[in-house]
Amino acid sequence: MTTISDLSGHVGQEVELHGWVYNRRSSGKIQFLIIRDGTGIAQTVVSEKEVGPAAFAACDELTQESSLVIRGLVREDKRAPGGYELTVTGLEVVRVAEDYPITHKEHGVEFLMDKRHLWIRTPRQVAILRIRAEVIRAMEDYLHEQGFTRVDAPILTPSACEGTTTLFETTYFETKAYLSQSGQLYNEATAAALGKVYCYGPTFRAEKSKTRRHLIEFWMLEPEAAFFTYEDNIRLQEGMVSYVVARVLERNRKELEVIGRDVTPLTKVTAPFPRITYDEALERLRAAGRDIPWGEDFGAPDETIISEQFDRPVFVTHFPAKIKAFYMQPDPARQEVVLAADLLASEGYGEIIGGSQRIDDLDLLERRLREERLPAEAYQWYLDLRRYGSVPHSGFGIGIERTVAWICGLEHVRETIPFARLLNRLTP
RNA sequence: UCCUCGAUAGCUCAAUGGUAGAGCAUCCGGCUGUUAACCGGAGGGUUGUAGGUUCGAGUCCUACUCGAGGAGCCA
Repeated sequence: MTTISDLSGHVGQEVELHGWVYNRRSSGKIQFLIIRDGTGIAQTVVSEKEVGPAAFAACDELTQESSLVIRGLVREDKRAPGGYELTVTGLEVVRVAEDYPITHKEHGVEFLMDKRHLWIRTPRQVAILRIRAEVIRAMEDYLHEQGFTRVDAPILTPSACEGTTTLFETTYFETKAYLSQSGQLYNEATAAALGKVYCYGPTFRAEKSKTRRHLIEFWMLEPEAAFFTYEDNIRLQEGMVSYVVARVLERNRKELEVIGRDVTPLTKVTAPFPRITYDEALERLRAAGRDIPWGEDFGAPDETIISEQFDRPVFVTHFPAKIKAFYMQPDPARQEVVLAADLLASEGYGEIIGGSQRIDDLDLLERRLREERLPAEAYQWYLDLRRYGSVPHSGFGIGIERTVAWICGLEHVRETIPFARLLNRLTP
């Protein structure tokens, strides 16, 4: 069995493809079956004198998405989409498909999302999911090269990690449990055990967010390293993001082309990335006509304004402590801001990374917990990490779907995950 | 939760308050190089739901349901 992606290496040879009918064009005594097999799309040419009347008639019954095994001679032909085609010598129909709902015309988003289990068969969706897979692999490869070990965090947790966002509640025998919204606190424990770690898994936020950047269930990769400073952390982030973009440019040219992504902005994504402080960001926003008082977080439109001023991702650093998580380390030179940085993707895509150095002092951490009115009992194990050999450490979380949407140049994150969980959408 | 927009054939969309239609898909027929093939024909509708205005409502009004985009929150 040969794959369509390998056809160019089999010119002049007889091959067998296993796949589905993507489209069929008939001209009476000659038929063009467009086959897809997950690796690509190829045109095949069926003529009655070549395959015999029975097979030719069977071909006539083929509907869109019917499955089949097809054999033929590979030829180079510029009339064929893709440049190669198959002169069919024989075929076996596996199953004739029922009337397929997704045609080769336009469809609305609601309909396509209802048929997501079928929509993912289309070349564009296949390309996006392949890039998603490469993005994840590239991230892991980069981290392994840097000496990181994957140590996953639990999904079922006894309480909130940060106490802010809404959690999904579930039952855990006689008690309650919550779906994880971040593996970070656990990462801090495993970083103290293994040094450099990261976790990768799904994250759940029960928020009524309804924008192109939000999913209820999304995937996040979270590195954390002991003896890692704020500066080390930023270096790791820009190193990883630029590596990932380079890998996709290197290995997924075909997919980027299918999506219709203009790759020139991506070629500019090289480290180091520019950095601006929160204060500088406010100045830039003021110049753009948005007056935000110091101490207030900026919103999505503000992120867009800032990221559009740079040709590569930009770090916004030194946020006011009160708008950030309790565990973030205050800047020794300026206690009211924290050693944290958000990475805003270019082309107006907004935040893809949030990271910081973590508080390593027990007293300070306890005070911050009280200030945020978080239940101390739930954090005793976390405080232990400061009792037993506490060290400076840092980490960050990168949202996979937002990163993929940015790299692919997509309007909405719902296309970057096989089955999106959105507000009002749990199926398919 | 709030703001804006929308819902008509399986799908994408038309239809001045006056007979609900087209393209695609499906079915039937034609065509030996098609490129979202093309040509001819056929079937396909409780116009999201419930009220109201009117001689008459897909169209106007009210409520609700569902969806899309955005805000807040965040990755």
